[in-house]
Amino acid sequence: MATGFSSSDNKLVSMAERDVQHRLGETDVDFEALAVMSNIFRVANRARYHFERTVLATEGLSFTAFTTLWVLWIWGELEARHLAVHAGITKGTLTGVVSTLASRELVIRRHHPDDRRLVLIAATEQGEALMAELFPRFNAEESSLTKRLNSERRRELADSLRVVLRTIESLEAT
Amino acid sequence: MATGFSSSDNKLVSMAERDVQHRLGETDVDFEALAVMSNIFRVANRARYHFERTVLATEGLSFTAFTTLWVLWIWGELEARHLAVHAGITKGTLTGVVSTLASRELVIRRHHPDDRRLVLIAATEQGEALMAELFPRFNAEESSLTKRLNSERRRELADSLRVVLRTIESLEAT
DNA sequence: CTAGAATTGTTTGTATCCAAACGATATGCT
DNA sequence: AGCATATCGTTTGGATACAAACAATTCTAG
Repeated sequence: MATGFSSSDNKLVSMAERDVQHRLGETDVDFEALAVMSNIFRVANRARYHFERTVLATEGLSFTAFTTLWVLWIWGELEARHLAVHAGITKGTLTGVVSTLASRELVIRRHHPDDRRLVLIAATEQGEALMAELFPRFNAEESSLTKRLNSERRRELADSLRVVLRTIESLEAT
Repeated sequence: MATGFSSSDNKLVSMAERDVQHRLGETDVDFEALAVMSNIFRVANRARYHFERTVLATEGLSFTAFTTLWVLWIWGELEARHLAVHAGITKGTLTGVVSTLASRELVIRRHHPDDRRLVLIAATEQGEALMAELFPRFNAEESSLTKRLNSERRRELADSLRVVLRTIESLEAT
């Protein structure tokens, strides 16, 4: 990104967060929750951008297109609605992403033989070959990004995130 | 979202991740890093969607528009380039977001008096009033989303995320 | 059977989002 | 002073992203 993101070596992050604290005062603000959520968004944005620049740029794949193809690579042929759920996007968005991938022959659509409302989507041979080459590089970057946390902290981090995820889902089940 | 997201009570998350493990094998895959990063993206997507539905929908504000207005509320008038950095978007994107906010009179643009290349952006009174009403509700939701983690785990979570953030930035400083 | 209800993927409309090109302004070197 | 360089916000073009409306297909109740 040309303008970059907010600076955040430890000192600056703390400064920014302390700034917020100073400006909002102490009253009725859950700073711990604020720090958790804002850092989740910051890391997600930065990491997505990082992956798009380092691993995905050479192939001209967007992060979402990569995720979609990755899901197909792991799960095999899927109905569009299930693919959308796994990729974390709406069915409307999926239509566009699949069209993009299909135009590059990384993916192929076909009707479900028993229910013509459904569309089945699968990675082509080219798509699978691309993922076989891309995923190791992608995972190596994931490794780099988390290398300053030891194994225990990585597991704790993933686990805490799963707890938050479960909480969100239970709130929306209402 | 109409199609929802991937199911993820603890059992299902683990099942999905175990599926991945089964399909990828053990060789040369950093599953801990994969679990960390994929859960960061999952939580960020779900949480953004949750905030847009619960807190922001009533005011018709996008998550990015909210973030931008929030930054102005905390920091006061800012140059466009700095606002973009704090909001985590490019300057080109900021132009559109600020135009949207300005059309609703939540924000106002003016030229920098000493350097006419620069644009200064500030929240209007309406914008500040909106944030004063919206932020407490937003923070209450942040609180809800993290309530299943105790104070120590929340601090650890935020801290681990800061470590990852710092790592990404150090990688890009190259 | 058959009309109404439900489900699925696509389309439409609007808002992001980024990279790259651009015009306007300011700075620096001579 | 004057011209190349740099910086800044905006514009452009293409892809994503969601909600809502839609057409096609299937299911369901009577």
